[in-house]
Amino acid sequence: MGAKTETPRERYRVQVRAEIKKHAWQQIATAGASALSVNAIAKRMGVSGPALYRYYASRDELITELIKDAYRSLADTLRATAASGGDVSALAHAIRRWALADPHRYFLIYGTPVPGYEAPDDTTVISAEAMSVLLDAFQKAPLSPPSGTAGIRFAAHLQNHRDWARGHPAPPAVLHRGLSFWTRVHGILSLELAGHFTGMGFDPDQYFEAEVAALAGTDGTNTPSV
Amino acid sequence: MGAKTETPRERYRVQVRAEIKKHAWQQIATAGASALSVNAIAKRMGVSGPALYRYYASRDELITELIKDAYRSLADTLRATAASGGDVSALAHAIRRWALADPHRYFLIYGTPVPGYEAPDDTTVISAEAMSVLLDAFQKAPLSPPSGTAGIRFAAHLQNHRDWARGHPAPPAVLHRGLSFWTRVHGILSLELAGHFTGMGFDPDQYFEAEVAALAGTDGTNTPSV
DNA sequence: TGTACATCAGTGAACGCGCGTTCACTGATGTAC
DNA sequence: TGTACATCAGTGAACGCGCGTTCACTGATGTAC
Repeated sequence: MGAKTETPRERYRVQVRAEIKKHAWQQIATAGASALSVNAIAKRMGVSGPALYRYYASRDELITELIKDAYRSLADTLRATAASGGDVSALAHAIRRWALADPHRYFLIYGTPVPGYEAPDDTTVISAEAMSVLLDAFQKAPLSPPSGTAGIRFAAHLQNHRDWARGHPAPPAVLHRGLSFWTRVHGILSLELAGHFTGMGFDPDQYFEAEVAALAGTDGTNTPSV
Repeated sequence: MGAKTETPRERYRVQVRAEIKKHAWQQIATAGASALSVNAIAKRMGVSGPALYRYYASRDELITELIKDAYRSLADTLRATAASGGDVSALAHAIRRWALADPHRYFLIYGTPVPGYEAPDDTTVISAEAMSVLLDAFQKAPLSPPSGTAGIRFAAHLQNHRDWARGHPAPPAVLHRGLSFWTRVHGILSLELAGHFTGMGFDPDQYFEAEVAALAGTDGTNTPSV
């Protein structure tokens, strides 16, 4: 599918849309998503404000496109890491590197919801791609089954509530691990990127390392807690 | 300290400042902190916009006050829970209840930083109060020492980098547990409150329960991972 | 190859809105004698 | 208790700003014969 023969005008449109996004990202990286302004982007491009409405119907449509790109970028990063033999621990560090490279991009998708903006359904599909890579990695890792009544109960629950895995064949224990990995990594990153670690005194790198070792089962114990 | 004899005017000022904050919270609960508007608050109070400048020098000063209140509210909640015999697990649930009660209040302090706003130093002092309650609780809980090279290394690191504990006498293993508890709980809450669990299919309550059991060491294993 | 027409990118003016904040002023409240 | 004065809460107008978005229009680019 897609355009068979691209006309010059079509090519130009694609190009300008990309340039708009480029400036949008620069703006987001500077002041965050809430500061994203159509007029400001136009000014930076040396063009009048209304001109951009030829390329994006509204500010919301532009934001939606940026959100999708962010999800895709993260999924691509994880896929590349996995493709080159990276294990769960490597994926964790890939996520962190991706987040630190552009904190506002991270916040755009995992931070406080942008007020008044409602994400369309297909963004959740894209966001699930990253999870899929993660589940693959956990399926390869040697893991002990969940222990404790709450852990066993939740694993049973996951058996029948695995919509988010989108058909991934992983057993409940792996789903649980993947989910836990996800929330734990986000816990660290959301606090770190929001600046809550500055002034606390410890080294975020070392803390992340220790947490990842524990949740990836690479800390020598071989019995990571789920 | 404080006013020895409060004049009627002083009492009135205190009262109006409180009313302003009340309306500010209502506004935040509705549309988030970035939508907080001095003029909108004034309108709701049936008063002109500039009138509020008698009570708060600027919008930023008002936000600062709200942030401090939020930190204090959370610390109070935790203190109350601990005072009535609540263990680590109870504290986790208390935090979650506090967060769910007003998600935007949670995001105000733990979400994406408000662009252009710089928190004054004393907010970090207040934010450390909650951590202190947590460390107390962990010190009472039976816990295995950290395992794995990364865990041991980080524990050693904490020995010399414990500014954030503000003089709390807890040993490094407890500090590590407290920090880990903190980031893990925030990982779940930040994703849950931002709506990333909706549509995933599983029950957030059960997941939280399972995670807390694992990190509190109440899942029967008695060897929670650090 | 040249002309007539359709397409469409970009412009400038405008709409209506809300924001934080300042300023000179009015009028009510409290204070001092 | 009554009067003169100081304090200060609140007003309305104004400043300067930026926002998303619409609209009628110009002028360049591409298309069809």
